[in-house]
Amino acid sequence: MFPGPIWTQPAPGSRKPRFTRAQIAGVAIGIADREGFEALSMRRIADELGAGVMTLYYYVRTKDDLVELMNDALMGEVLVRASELERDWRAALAQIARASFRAFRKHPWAISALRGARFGPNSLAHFEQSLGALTGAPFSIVDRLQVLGIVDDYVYGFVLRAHHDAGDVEFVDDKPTRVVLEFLRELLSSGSYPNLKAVLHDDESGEQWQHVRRLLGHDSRFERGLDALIDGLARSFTPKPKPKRRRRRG
Amino acid sequence: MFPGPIWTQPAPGSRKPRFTRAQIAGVAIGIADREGFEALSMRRIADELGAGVMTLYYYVRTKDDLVELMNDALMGEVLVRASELERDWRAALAQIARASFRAFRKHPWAISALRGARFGPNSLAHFEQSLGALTGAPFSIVDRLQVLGIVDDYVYGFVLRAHHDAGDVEFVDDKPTRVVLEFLRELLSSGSYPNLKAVLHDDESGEQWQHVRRLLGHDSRFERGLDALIDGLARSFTPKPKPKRRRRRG
DNA sequence: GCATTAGCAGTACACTGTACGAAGTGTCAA
DNA sequence: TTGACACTTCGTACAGTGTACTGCTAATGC
Repeated sequence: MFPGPIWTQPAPGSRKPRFTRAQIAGVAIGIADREGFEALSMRRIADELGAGVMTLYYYVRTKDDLVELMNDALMGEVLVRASELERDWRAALAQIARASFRAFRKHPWAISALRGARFGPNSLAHFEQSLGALTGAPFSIVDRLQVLGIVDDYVYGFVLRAHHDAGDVEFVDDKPTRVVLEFLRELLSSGSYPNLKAVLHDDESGEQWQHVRRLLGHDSRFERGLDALIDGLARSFTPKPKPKRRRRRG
Repeated sequence: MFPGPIWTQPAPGSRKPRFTRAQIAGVAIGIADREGFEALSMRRIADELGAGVMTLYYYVRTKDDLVELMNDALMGEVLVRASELERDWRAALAQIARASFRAFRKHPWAISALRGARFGPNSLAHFEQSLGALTGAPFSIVDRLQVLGIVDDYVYGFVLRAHHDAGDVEFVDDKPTRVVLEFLRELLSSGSYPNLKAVLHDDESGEQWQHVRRLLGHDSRFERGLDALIDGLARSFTPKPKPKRRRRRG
């Protein structure tokens, strides 16, 4: 039988345990931040806490549960303080998206660790806050949910790709390695990639690639995409007064 | 010294090797499709091939390299046949996005395995094709790259989240488990989640959650988001004839 | 026919998550 | 105060992982 997510499991504490779940998740996050998600092992965490490895399993059923804890802690960082939340729903939505963006950028491990939006109190709070941001938006409930999902999709996707690309070893300072550049040149000279070739023309030193990569990783892309997305959502989800554009339902 | 990506490393073949890289990647993909990415091990692959484990390392430097091969093979599925590619750039872009969507949906492991867009011939072909789709679009080169990146971000994000949510064990048939439902009810009754509560009102049986989850996972959301996104991109990236352009929001 | 070496694979090692069970210890009833 | 007992800690062990090292076999070029 499935025991349920960690949130349904009571944390120990009838006597005085040495640690708390939050504390353990905290050092785990620290390790992941500093050394990457793949460096995060139960032994490593236990060492840092000065505890035995199996001690962790008294606080947490599995490593996945611990990751869940980490994830929810991170979701706490994406929350915008209620007092600072913009009134206008578009502005508020963008604001929340930017907060997520920043949080994920700060903790890149979350991307590899992400198990999707879950039940953590903070995950729910994020959902709650997002719903609140749409107060005053002319959407049905179903539309609200879809809009929120779509914006989150975009944010996750951006961070996912920006992060992965950033870690590539084939580049130093966004410039392709010698071997890589050579390989690319050979491939392009096959004639199968005319458009690509036109963009890069003769990229002897890899500067064009460097340019492209900088472009892809840069925050300005995030902003422009977010702008366009919210704009498009506002337009296509708002019931039109005039039936100028064919769209089923409103 | 960094040896470079697998694409720069010549495949064996001066005598007659038993296998090819493509073949190995093929069975790896099969395993991942059937049993999930975490079931994919070098031993498992070797078994399926009827070979020794270390034999694989004659074809591939590391497991990561193998995953790279798998990824690029998948990118091959993303390609739209040139003859079928729409003329209108918006339609073509949507078409490519849908192709990616389908490919990823078919091979969910790719999401966990994704290392970002890389150098594989097929990845580059996807890039090439996307650039081609924008022929006739009124964008500068830089804008083209940004637009493509943004659309890919959205697609990746959607698939990422849709897949992860789909695998949740806390749900059967999209309905929350008994324990989960109880936990949610308790959390909502705390009063900290008014908007959420309004959406779910009194969800005794979990049917509201079921509804919400179906909504979030459903392809219609993908379509609507894609529509809105491309619409917004067309609008905000196209240079306006009149200088009436007061972006910077209101 | 012989030397070379491409290709295959067994063994071994360091590392992972975690099941099991044995210790130590705070808490409460007597 | 003493006992009992459950809470809390953690050492040992095991099955699994990726892969370095090394030796073997057999195809190839002379």
